[in-house]
Amino acid sequence: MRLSNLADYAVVTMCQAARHCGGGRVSAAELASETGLPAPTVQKVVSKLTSAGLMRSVRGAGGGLQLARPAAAISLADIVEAVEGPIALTACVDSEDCAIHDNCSVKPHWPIVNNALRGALADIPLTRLARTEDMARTEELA
Amino acid sequence: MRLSNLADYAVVTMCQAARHCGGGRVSAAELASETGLPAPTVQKVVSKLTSAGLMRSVRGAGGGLQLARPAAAISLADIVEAVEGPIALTACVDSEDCAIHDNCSVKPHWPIVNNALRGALADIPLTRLARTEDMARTEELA
DNA sequence: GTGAAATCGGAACGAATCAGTCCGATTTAC
DNA sequence: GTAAATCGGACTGATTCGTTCCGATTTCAC
Repeated sequence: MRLSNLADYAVVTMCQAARHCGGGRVSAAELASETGLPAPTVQKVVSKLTSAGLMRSVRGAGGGLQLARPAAAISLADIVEAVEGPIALTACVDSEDCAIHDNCSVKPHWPIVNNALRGALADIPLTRLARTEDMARTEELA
Repeated sequence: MRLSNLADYAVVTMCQAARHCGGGRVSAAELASETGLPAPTVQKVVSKLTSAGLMRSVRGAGGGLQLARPAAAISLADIVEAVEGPIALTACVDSEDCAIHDNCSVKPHWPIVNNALRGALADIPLTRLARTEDMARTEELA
C-alpha cells in the first residue's frame, strides 16, 4: 500500500517542471539541482514520464523538457500509472497465476476496488500538488 | 501501488471466516483447506489479524477463530492496515529520512492524498466482498 | 565542418523487503 | 494428570526494487 520511491520522485519532478512551464524547456540536471534529487534518478524518472506521454523532450544542445499537457490536465493517477503501470491492488486482473485460481470468491470484486482507488487519485490534478505550503495548510483545515 | 500477497490472503481469509460467522469458531487449518491457501501462510495471516483486533482466537483443543466484529463493521481499510500498517503512500508522514527534507514542496499535500485513498477503502465493507459472483457482476454493470 | 551539450536506452550491482516454513509455548478437553 | 490441538514468534531463501553508470543519438553554436 505504499508508493515506490520512483513514483514519489516522479511527482516531485513533475511539480517542479510545472513551475517552469511558462519558461519553456528545462534540463534534467536543472530539475535535479532544484529538487535535491540525484541526477541519475531524475534521468530515469523523466525517461518513464516522456515515454508515457506526460512530458515532451527536445534533444541536443539547448534542449530540455516540458510538460506535454497543461498542469491542470495531468492527474496524480497519470503520474503513478506512468511509473508503476496500471493501478491494480492484486495481480489477479492481468494474470492467472493465482494460488487459488477459480475458487477465489474475492476475485470478481477487485475491479470495483481498483476503480475506486483510481478515481481517488484521478481527482487530484497536478496544479493542486504544486501549490504553496500555506495554501495546503488552509486546505487541510477545511 | 500494489497490495502485498499477505494482505491479499488476509482479505480472502476474512471473507471465508465471515461465512462461518454464524457457526461459531473455525480452525486455521479449516480455513486453509477451504480457501486453498497454504496452511502456514494462513497461520501467519490470522496471527496479524488477531493482534490487530479483527479476529478473536480461542486456544486449546476445540478452539478456533471467529470475527471480532460483525462483517458489516469491518472495512477493507481495516484489513489492509492490519497487515501492512498505516495506509500511507510515502514515508514522509512518519519519518524524516526523506532525501529532500524540507525543500520538498509536495510533502504538505500527501496527507490529503492518503486520506482520500483510505476513504475509498473504508467505504468497502467486508460484507460487500463476501457476496456471490452473480451479485458482483450486476454490481459492476450498475 | 567541427565541437560541445543534452537526452535516451539499456545493463549491472547492491540492498531491502517479502513470501514461505518451521518449531516452541500455551491452553483446553478427557 | 495426560494428551491433543491450537496460537505465537523466529529463521531462511528468493524475488523485486532502487540506484548508478555507460554508450548512442541528436541538435545548436562557432
